[in-house]
Amino acid sequence: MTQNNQKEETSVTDTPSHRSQQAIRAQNQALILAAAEEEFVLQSYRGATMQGIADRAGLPKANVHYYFKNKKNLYMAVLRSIIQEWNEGLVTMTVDSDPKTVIEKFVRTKLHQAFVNPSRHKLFAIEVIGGAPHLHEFMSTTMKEWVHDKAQVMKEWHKQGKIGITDPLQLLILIWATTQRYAEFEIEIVGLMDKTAYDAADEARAADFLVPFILKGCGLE
Amino acid sequence: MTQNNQKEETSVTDTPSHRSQQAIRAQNQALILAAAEEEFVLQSYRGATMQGIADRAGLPKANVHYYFKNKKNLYMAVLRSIIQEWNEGLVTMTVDSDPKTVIEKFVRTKLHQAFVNPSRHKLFAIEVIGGAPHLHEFMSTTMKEWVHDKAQVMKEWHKQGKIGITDPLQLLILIWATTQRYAEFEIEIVGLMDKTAYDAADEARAADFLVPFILKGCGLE
DNA sequence: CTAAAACCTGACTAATTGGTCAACTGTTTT
DNA sequence: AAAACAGTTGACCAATTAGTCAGGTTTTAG
Repeated sequence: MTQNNQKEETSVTDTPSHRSQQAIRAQNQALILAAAEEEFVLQSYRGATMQGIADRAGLPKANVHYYFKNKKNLYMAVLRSIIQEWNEGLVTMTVDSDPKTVIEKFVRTKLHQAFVNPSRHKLFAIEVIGGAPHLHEFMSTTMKEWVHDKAQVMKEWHKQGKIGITDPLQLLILIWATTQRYAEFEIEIVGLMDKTAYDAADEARAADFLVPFILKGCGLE
Repeated sequence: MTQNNQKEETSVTDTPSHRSQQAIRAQNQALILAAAEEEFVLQSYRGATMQGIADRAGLPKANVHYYFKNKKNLYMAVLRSIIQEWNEGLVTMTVDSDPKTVIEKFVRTKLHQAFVNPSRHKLFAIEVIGGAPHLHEFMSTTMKEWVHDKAQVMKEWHKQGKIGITDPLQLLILIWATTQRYAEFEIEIVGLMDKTAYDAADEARAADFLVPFILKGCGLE
């Protein structure tokens, strides 16, 4: 296909003839970010084209450049929105919390995020697998602090005999791995289930398996 | 950089003045495959350039095209070598096997592969996350048969009260997720450990955590 | 109502890159 | 030894694509 810019289907939400500039900005930016998220997951950074993102958003390419200076800029914006969600999924965990409750909540929250927004988890995974060139700062600050903090709490739990885990980092890795897997490897898992997409019960099925499994592993059941 | 082709460092193994053509073929193909594996992991399919692969292999670009018709061809060759390793990591598992022994062996094997050859696991993951466009056949034949076969065995184990798992697919997903994670998220994990690379003890540390955890989860300890 | 500001977009450009090819060197076969 | 074959390579080309820009339209502020 050539580089000609054109919108095909006008837009998802039928737009009124008058729109405030603020509304226009917000809507278009959201539209572009969503389109970019999909495109970057499917094609990876270099494979994704600005034209492809524009098509997906139903806007001309030049308009995408109007809102986001360049490709890297757009990519970073997508990553930022992912990090924001990551921060929202945090659980309050102190020495006085009940380990069983906290861990179960954490697993369920992460699992739910994975099923609700698989694209973001895929993109995050691709970025990390490729060496996390754009996430170094996040991982060596926010994330590391969070992990060290929670590890401290879990070590205290262990000292008090509340939990059978001596290496908290390994547990966190396991929980992330098992929950996010359902998003990242969606295609594989769905294929092995002889389906084409998750159905409503799949998140529950995963939770029913994972939660007791992990609690048992922690010596909590 | 321009597209000029040139080799910089001659080659890793000092080559004798005479080399049989068979040896040349084997060595160069291996060199290119290894280079391609790295490049595809780091840059993803579209981001990897034939020039980049050539540079990494210490060969001129045209020589890469001499051995592999085109980029897709080379990519598929890399994927084939990955699938081969996957098949080698299989464990014999029959109704009469001892669940504890088999599962422990399986976890340790997969974990070892992850630590020994992280690049391959990363590339496989990127392919699956991106929709597995080049792995459909493998996943809907070889892999699916293997999974259904093992699931059957595990269901029988459960019927005989040997194992506390009712949904074998979920267990397989968990084992793959937890073992492969150490390869795929190497950068993240290593960073959280305040290192720049895994050291000799890390595989053992992961195994010491994972094996009992998973056996407990299966009601086997 | 009007000027400024924000938004929109088709057409263009420069740079990158997969792939080809013809001429070359080294190896194998007869 | 010499023809046939395999491997090597610099130079080139066509296609793709990120990014620019000038001139347009719509919204907002005064």
